Amino acid sequence: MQIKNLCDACKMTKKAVEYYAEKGLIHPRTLENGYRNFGEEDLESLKKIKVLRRLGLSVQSIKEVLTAADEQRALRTFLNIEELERKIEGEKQELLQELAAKKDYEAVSLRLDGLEQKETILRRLLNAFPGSYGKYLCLHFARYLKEPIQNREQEEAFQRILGFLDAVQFSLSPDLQEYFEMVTGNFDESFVESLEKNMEAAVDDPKSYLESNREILETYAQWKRSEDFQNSPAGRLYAQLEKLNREQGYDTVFIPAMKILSPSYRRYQEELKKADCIFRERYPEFS
Amino acid sequence: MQIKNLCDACKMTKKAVEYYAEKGLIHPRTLENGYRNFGEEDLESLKKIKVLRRLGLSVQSIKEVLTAADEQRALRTFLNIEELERKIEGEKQELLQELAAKKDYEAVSLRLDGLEQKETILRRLLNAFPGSYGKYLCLHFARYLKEPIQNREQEEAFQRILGFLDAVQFSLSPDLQEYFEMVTGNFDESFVESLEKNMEAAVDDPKSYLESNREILETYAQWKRSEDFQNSPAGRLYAQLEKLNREQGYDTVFIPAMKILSPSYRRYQEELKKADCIFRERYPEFS
DNA sequence: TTGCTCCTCACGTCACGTGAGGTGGC
DNA sequence: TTGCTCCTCACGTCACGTGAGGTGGC
Repeated sequence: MQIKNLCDACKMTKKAVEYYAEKGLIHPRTLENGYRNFGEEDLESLKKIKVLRRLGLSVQSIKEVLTAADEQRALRTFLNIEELERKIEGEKQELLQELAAKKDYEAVSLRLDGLEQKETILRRLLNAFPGSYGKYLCLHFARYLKEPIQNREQEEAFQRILGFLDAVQFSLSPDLQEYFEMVTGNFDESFVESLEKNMEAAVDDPKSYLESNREILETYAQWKRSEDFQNSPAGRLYAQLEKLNREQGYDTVFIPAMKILSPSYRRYQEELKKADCIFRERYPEFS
Repeated sequence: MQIKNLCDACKMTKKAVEYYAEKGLIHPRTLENGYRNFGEEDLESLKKIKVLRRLGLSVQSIKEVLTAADEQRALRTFLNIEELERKIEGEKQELLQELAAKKDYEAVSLRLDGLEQKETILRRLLNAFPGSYGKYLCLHFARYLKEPIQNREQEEAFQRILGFLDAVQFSLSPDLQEYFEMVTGNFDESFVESLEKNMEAAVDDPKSYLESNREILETYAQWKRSEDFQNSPAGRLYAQLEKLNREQGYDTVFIPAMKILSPSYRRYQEELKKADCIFRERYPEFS
């Protein structure tokens, strides 16, 4: 197929097609006379490219989607990034509204500092932990990232966080990766919200949480003790995640820096620790 | 003030400052040695520019805000545009979600057609009718702009709509303009929603609407008949808007084309007309 | 003279649009 | 030969970043 026919078929300009070819999204053969010859697979690619471009993905992102082993998963990864961007834009819009109402540029500027700091961290989180796990981490940490940096110590903690996130190599064995995606794949926002609420309740008042959820916790504890668990995908995933946390500095760099950067996160961690002690007293096998 | 001091004071790079000077957002004097001399007013401008850029406004938009007679109003205008963009992006994100779930590129492509058509019309609506009136019109018409174009007739109607919106000169006398902004300035989304709901109820079942709102309608009708109304800003505004509608083709071009483009809008207009007849029977002075 | 600041080009980015100038195919 | 299609530059967009190369001020 020559370029004109192709352009008619996918409703694109020659220049756009040439651009995608140059960037390696499609692969026409070149004939002896210099003419390009496009195949059916190029047409199919272009149809997808057009939809994805109209949905706002960059050409580079589209290339990654098209060449990904699992197209769906790649799409979800970019979906997560776009979702984050949209949320940030929503907050920016609120600030613009405030500005239009009160004209206080300085107050808005301070809030923008906090917002941009949050954005950089969450963006790198998504980058470091692609897929649904990153999304979960974003939703978890977002609430503790509203305060702008106030002093040098926080600034340094912020830099350590970025350094950590740029360096992490989050890799699971392929089978566990698939299992992990399956489990976290249907995490939507409201579900994570309810998880967090649940966790909050447990942390706030661990004793009564233990009481009211005794049965389910007993069952879970029993399962975790069992050999079945150790050999199950869940058990192996748990072990690998713990290992990653220890080896890559999640526990030794990221969390301590977060506690310095965000006072509210420090409070949360302290409560968590207290709750954890009470919890371990009852279920020592969780340690 | 020389450029280095200025950059330190507003935390920008030299290049950014030079760019804004080139685009005419700030106005340094040039000394004999070729050095630029910046004043306090340039610093103030740059602080605003920085906040507005971080909030996502283009340099051109910022220039318009800074040179506008009424800064707040200019800000609100751009706020409306950004709100529209965000809503569209939200819908695009839903489509991306659908794509990630079902991978049906063709279905998504069709829905994108409808979405993009809606976007072009609403964008030009905001352009043609800046400020809160445009926002109201957007919220009003958005619901009737979901269906993609199916035939040549609709395509032509679509083009007539764009032609109309690009050509309208929406101008009120300055005092009425101010009055209009005051009245519509606090139109937020939920308020317009309730207006639309109210209107829908009236159109759906005009008789019982007339019954249950008799008192308020009587008072309103009485006021509209009075000389007070003719001379009030409200009365003069009403007259000017009607004149604009007649003279600029709102009634003769835009509305008829909308009825062709959107079947749901045609149905709405038909219901409206029926309701209007019943209404006029009771209150002939409204004609 | 040295080190610092200032200036004006000029090129790169991203995803193409819009020609210009030249060639192949029928 | 004519009209159509194809090709490859090259420049423009937007909001700057990143030098390069040259000059002013102290």
